[in-house]
Amino acid sequence: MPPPPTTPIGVVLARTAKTAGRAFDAALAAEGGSQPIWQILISLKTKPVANQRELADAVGIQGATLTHHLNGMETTGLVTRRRDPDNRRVHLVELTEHGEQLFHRLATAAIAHDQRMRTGLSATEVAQLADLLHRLAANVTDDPSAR
Amino acid sequence: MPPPPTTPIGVVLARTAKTAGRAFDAALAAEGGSQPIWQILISLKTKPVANQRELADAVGIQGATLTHHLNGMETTGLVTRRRDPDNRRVHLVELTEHGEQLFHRLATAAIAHDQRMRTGLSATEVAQLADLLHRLAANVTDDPSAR
DNA sequence: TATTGTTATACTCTATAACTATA
DNA sequence: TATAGTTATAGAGTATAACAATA
Repeated sequence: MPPPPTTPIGVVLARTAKTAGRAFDAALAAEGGSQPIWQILISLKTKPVANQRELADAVGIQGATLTHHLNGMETTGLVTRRRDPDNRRVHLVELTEHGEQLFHRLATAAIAHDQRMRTGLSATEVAQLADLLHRLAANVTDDPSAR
Repeated sequence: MPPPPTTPIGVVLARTAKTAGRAFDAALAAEGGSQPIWQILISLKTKPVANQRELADAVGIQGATLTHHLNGMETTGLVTRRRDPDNRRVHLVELTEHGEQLFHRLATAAIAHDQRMRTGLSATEVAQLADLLHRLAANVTDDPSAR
């Protein structure tokens, strides 16, 4: 069984994601954020979520994991949680002013990071890359909606 | 500041890597492995490393983190460590027969995972994807050799 | 003094299971 | 009973700082 002639695409993907992810971590940390916090903020800002379950799904983590992050975010004043009067089982999560500010700082950092990563790539190439990544993800996902 | 019209490539990359990484984790775990163990095994098999420092660099982790993994791998009989007689500061890491066997099982799983991910992609597209990912990584790396 | 590696400790992210509150 | 969320606990991976052994 000879080794494959080229590096497996999974290895290239994992390596790139590790490198890019660490650079992104550093950029977010410099603003006082992290990847899960960024994902939660962006979900709260861009998608209407009815409850924490939906928010957890949007971020791709378990409910208890989301609670863990929200606890920290509430402690640091990024979000508030209050009961939905219409269904007191539901906790409505809302961004505070501080949360809004962090969102904007992280968005700026994320845009800068993205531009840095795209350096030397044409718009066509970026679109190709996104398409290829989508198809890759689809191949390893059972649920076609989880993308 | 309007939101970007398309999903930032960093988000697509992170999402794909998370999805693909979890699927890969599951495939490796089914054989009794993990991503760091796989990276260490593949480094030991394919690259000559003079010492643990080089091995840690090849895997992309700190020396103490490598020690942590090697401790576990030695406990489970995957590797042995012995002093280099020529320089007794250096610990020579070697695969045991059990380590060799795990390497082959994980290699088989990794190849199957890669084929699954590549489903529907031509060889040309995979090569394009690898090239684009390389360029992306290069853009967020200070050290051009860290690729 | 410098290098190699280990130990001690701790942090982040994640998860499962058991629990509370509400419906 | 079912649903929404929390708490308790744990495990994996990673890191830094302090240390021991060797050169």
